[in-house]
Amino acid sequence: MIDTAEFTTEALCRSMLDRHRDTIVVQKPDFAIRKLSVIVTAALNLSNSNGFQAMSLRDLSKASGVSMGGLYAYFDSKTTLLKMILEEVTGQVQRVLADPPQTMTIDPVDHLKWLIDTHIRLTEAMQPWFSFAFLEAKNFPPSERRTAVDSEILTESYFAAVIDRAVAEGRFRADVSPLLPSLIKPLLQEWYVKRSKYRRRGVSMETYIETVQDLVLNACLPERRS
Amino acid sequence: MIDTAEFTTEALCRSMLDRHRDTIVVQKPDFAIRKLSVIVTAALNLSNSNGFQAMSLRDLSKASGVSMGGLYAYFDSKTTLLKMILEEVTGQVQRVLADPPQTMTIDPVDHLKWLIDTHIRLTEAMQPWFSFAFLEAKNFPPSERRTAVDSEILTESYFAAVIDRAVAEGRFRADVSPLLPSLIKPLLQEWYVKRSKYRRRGVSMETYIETVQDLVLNACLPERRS
DNA sequence: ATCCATTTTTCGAGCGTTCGCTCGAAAAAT
DNA sequence: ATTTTTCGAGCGAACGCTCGAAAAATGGAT
Repeated sequence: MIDTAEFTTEALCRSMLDRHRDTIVVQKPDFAIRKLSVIVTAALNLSNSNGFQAMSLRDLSKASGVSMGGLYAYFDSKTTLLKMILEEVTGQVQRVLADPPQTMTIDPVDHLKWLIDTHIRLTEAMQPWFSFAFLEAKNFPPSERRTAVDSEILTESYFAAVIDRAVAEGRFRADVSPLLPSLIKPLLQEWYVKRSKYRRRGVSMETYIETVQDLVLNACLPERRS
Repeated sequence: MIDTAEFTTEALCRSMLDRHRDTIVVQKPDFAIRKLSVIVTAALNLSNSNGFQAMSLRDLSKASGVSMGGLYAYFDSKTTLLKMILEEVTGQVQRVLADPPQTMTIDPVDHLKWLIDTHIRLTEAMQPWFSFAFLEAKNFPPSERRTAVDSEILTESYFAAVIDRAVAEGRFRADVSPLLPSLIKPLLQEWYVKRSKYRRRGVSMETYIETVQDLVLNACLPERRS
């Protein structure tokens, strides 16, 4: 299970700062991280409310309490701010999904369940980040849009690989639809896209995870799951 | 099966014109429909490329060949244009899904399969419209956002009702997840959201429909489908 | 058919506003 | 005294939208 302490705003902003130490003007890391956290938090709030395009830097300045000029100590253009957040999300996805615990990789069925569980828990821990990265993506500039699409393709490939392996090992039916990996992804996105709806209806993350796992495994396993 | 002739751009624009005859300045219906088609087609193209907010009316003017002033003969604000398109989509969804052929309502399983089939075929026939209405929705003004959300809730309720009926009649397992109707919706949206991806991979609409139907029914039926 | 008077439709420069972004100076830290 | 950080008024560009005039279409009267 993922460690939520790795995904606090401050921890993520520390990672962002490391990756952009050359373009960020502010020298003292402690100051920089604290201020970057305030800026990013405000940026995610505003973007997820009305869209990234609709968020003006004056809005961001007012909401974060950092002056116009002050913002430009942390990024050299609005698109760079977008890129910084987006790359942080895609980087975490790759980092987390790429190395499952060894105990989970013995059985491909366990591995598949782990992928579903971990992906949903990751998006839960970084919900505003994921909403920003993948709901806004279609309005991003071409280069950044590509980054978001590539990340989705990579995620899908993890599911495709483990399902292929389960079929090859005879754990799954041979006629599992080749579309299945593509269909799993929107089920995972549904959780963070409609997060507030499920909160309102009292659906816990654990229940959601189990439901998706059951739905997927019912389509794969030779016999019905108990 | 739905009749694609009902969903040509011209037919849809005729419906839009009827609904806004009072605010549209142009008198002759033939002129109006032809020009409205050009405007709406360009608006959907531009919006679906870069987002509705990013589409300036100067862009729309250039792409449609209608002058700035000419555009305002068909709507009195950019938001009104948004509202006109959005209401056309939600109106068609309601009109089509609300009255299934009588032969399909006898058996709730047939009805469920019909809902999946028809919804996907409808979104295929009106793909740019659906992308506009539901992918851009989160950046709409509050009132229009509500219209889009209500339409999604209505769609979901159709699925919930027929599944409940199938459970009540003993056609479905009693322990079908109450989350299922919510999970069907993203599977249907996936088709028009990632339309180009499936075209590239050579996945036909019929294959996609069957795959979703199988996935859903496998989660519902007491025994595995053949 | 041809004309003119009237209506209908089309046009695009211009209005006020807001945008992303800059930069020289003030403030704070060292 | 020197460096580091913060500030916000101001720049040119682009935005949604308006409006008076040009162009096109219309409908008798000759």
